[in-house]
Amino acid sequence: MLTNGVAMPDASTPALPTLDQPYDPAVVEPRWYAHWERHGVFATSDSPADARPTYVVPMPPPNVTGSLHMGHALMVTFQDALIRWHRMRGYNALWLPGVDHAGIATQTVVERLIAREGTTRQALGRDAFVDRVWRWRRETGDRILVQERVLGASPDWSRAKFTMDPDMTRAVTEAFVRLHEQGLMYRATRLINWCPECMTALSDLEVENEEGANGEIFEFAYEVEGGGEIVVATTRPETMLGDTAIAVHPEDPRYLALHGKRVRHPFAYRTLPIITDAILVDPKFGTGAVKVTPAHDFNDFATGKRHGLEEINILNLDGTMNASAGPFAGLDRKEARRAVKKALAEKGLARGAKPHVLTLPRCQRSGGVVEPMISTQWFLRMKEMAEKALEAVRAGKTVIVPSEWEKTYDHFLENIQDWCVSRQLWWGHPIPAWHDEATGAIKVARERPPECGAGWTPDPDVLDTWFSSALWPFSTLGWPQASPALKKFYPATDLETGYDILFFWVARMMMFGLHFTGEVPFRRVLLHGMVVDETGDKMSKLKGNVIDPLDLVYGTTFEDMIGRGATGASAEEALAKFKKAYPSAAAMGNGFPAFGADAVRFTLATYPPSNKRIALAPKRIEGNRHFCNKIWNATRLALDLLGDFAWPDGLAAPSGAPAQIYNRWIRSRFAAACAAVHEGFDAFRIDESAHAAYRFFWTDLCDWYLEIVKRVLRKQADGTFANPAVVPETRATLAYVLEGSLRLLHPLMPFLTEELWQRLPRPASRKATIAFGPYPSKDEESAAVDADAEDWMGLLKAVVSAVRSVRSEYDLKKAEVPLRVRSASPEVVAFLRSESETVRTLVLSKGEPVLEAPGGPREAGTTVSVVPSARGPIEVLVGLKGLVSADSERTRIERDEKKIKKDLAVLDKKLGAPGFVDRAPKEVVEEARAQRASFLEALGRLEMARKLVDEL
RNA sequence: AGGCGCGUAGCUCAGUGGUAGAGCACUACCUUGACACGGUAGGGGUCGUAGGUUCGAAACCUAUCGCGCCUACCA
Repeated sequence: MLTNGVAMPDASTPALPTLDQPYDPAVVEPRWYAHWERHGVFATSDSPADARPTYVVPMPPPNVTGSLHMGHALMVTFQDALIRWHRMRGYNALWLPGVDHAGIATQTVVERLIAREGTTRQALGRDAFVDRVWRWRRETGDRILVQERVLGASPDWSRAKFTMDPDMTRAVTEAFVRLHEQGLMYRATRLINWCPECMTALSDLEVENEEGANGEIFEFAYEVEGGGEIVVATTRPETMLGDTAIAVHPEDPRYLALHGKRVRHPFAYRTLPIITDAILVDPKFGTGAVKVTPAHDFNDFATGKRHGLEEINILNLDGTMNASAGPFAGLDRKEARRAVKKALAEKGLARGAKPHVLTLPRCQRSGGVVEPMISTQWFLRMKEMAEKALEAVRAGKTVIVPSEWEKTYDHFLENIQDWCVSRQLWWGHPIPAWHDEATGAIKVARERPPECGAGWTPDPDVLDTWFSSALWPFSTLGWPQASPALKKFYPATDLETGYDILFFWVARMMMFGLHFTGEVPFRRVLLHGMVVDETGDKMSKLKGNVIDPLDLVYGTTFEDMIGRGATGASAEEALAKFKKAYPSAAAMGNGFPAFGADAVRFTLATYPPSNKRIALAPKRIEGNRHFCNKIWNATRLALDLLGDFAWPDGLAAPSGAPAQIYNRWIRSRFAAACAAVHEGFDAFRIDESAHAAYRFFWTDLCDWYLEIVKRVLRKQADGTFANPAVVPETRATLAYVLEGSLRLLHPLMPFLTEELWQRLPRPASRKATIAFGPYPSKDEESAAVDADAEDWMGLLKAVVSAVRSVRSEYDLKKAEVPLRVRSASPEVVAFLRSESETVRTLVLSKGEPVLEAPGGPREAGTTVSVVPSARGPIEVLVGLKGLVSADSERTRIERDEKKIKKDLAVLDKKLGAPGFVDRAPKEVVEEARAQRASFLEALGRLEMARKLVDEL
């Protein structure tokens, strides 16, 4: 059934479902991606002749080693929504995808791989190893891009880049050389962060501080030459092997006598000066005496520079002690610590230890403890670039959303240190420098300079991965060439990403963009939060609370899910951990059903993007899966009701405004929903868009409108319409609003909306896919805003609800009841009379409701409810002969009275409050008075009704 | 130590000056020809605490408690 006009995806996709079957994302979702690609949905044009406005979002390139996680799903949800929204509105919308080469991570992965093959990076040699990495990348490296398609991501794949592509490398080389020519890139020997496990330097940002680590503070004594001792404290006793001074505060009276003296190093044949330094030493802390290790501590390094101290490096690059450690050489850091403490104790110099909570610097990648180490590296001077990046945001050239992040951005850039950009890795962009082995001379150039002969060797290091990422918004478009794409798509419009890489990526793109192109790289920065588990904890393998988005899309049993990640820990324990992290999932049974990408996306879209923590609640996905089902079924119903409706040629909307109140009303509601959805997208409040669309579809369209038009559009037993005159406008309205709703929802749930849209009657001007839009226009729809219709429908709904309350109260099940509605307003009477069929259907009344003025006699066995309204109270009388007792009716009326009295009390308090009438705005006072009058009137009616109860 | 954020219904979260909202969960009734992945009607909150501003505060200000993240420091 109903397959006419449905575009057929290619033969490899599952068979066309009929709408007779229940909604099943597993059938619907695989059908449309190829269709979109075939119709060039994702394609963008950089032709100067293309007059469309551009909208550009550079996609944060996921790590080549990664696989899809919830963060990616979130990113895809937001960015795809923005891209599709713009595309449907006629923008030349470029979402530029790519993959990052992830230096350390990738090198580690491939090293582990070849370790299983029985070899090592060193055994293979550099060229062979790099070849091996490329091979690995070809085999597995684009996995994540394939997974993004499952979510319906619609980037322009034809422009996809890998950060190690030759053109990316050219851009990196060009950038490096220019920075060097400008004197910003320099080589220096200083204290840097070194990861002994990765065997490379790190930038400050790549060091994560683990707070609250339990350590101890160990005190020991240095013997002072000429007698006495000075006690120092340390959390790292082994570094004493590199001590080259003891510092005290110049004004500390305890140590005045020691100024200028020297102490003996217990293990090395050297003596250390006692120096005075007011910067390093806080006399109130500890013993007031500080050991100084310039080669292994940032503060001590600075102190060493101030006092011209010797810098003794005691560590090898792999973290073991070197020859300077004397008897401790060869031990690793932990062993050395134990050995030094023991040796100090043996010499009688240990002075005790106490527990101490400290912050441990750890390598972001390996988790190993980072060592400050003196090393020669390439550095990039940041100060000037940072100032420009700060200025650009201050001047509003780039807007950060949400704006709270501006302070963080400012603070980072105001305190920025020079960037150590070289890494001692093999996988990455080579540093374009050559060294003369003989003289130590260095040349930086785009290509190996011809004058660099046999004695010159290329720089062995590669660049920090983030260096190439910082060029991303323009290197991907052809920079340094002035390519058409660069002209067309730079600067980008929105850069959307997680706040966690504001420093790593966003700030650096700002700096490089401004530096190399003279323009900001993007107009807005949209920052979203982190997906965490339902209890608010970060997702991590350790905690066992990681959810793979594909498990949500395809469904899985908990056993399968945990089995895959199990690393020896008992599966039972892992399951318990998981259920603790997701209480709502624990209640769902044995696993996740296949929610489908649409439901997962829609759910992620309902969280405010700017929430720092986005607590994933599987139950919410289930709820949105139900929403998908609702859309499916509503469309089925609508297709049935629309019959053979077709849009006349050239017509894309109903001609003329509808006359029926419900048609006017739903058009008005749709216009309001459109406005809200647009506003949400505009302000990066995608959650507001999603909620507005949800509420409109479910509440307005399904609960009220469809229930109303069922009666209008369904033929009676005799095969005719009850009121043929209203059928054409009602069908046109239904067709228009439903088709529009699907377009409205498409950026949030692309698959389902496409599947259903393909089956709906639609104007001839629509193209082969919903993805081409057009998107419902806020401005055009605004013509349908109809306060009058909303007002009257509000009244009708209130009357209906009142009757339904009575029905429910008296447990009427499906019995039809006589209905009488009384209002002193002839308008109200006339309106409800004209809609009496609608009311009858919605409340299941027996025969037509009787509409009349108040004051008439009451039949015995009738309940009375009073609906307060701006047009005076409306009495709703429901005939319940035999079912209603005086007591129950009295209780019911008294409860209604109580409710109104409560509201009245609030109003009275407000109106009686000193100053309210004088100082509050006139409208507010008027409204309160009108409401009060209406409540009083309603109360009067209820009181009369109560008095009549005994006549029942 | 500083910065930022959060604390609203059992749960996950909206709401930024005019009588507290949604989804899920809960209660009752309904298998009615779109949907029980549904419908209808309900119950449930002194909006962390204490002050203040205001005619009026969940919202603005101050303080305070709890939680989280980030930056810096930690001999």
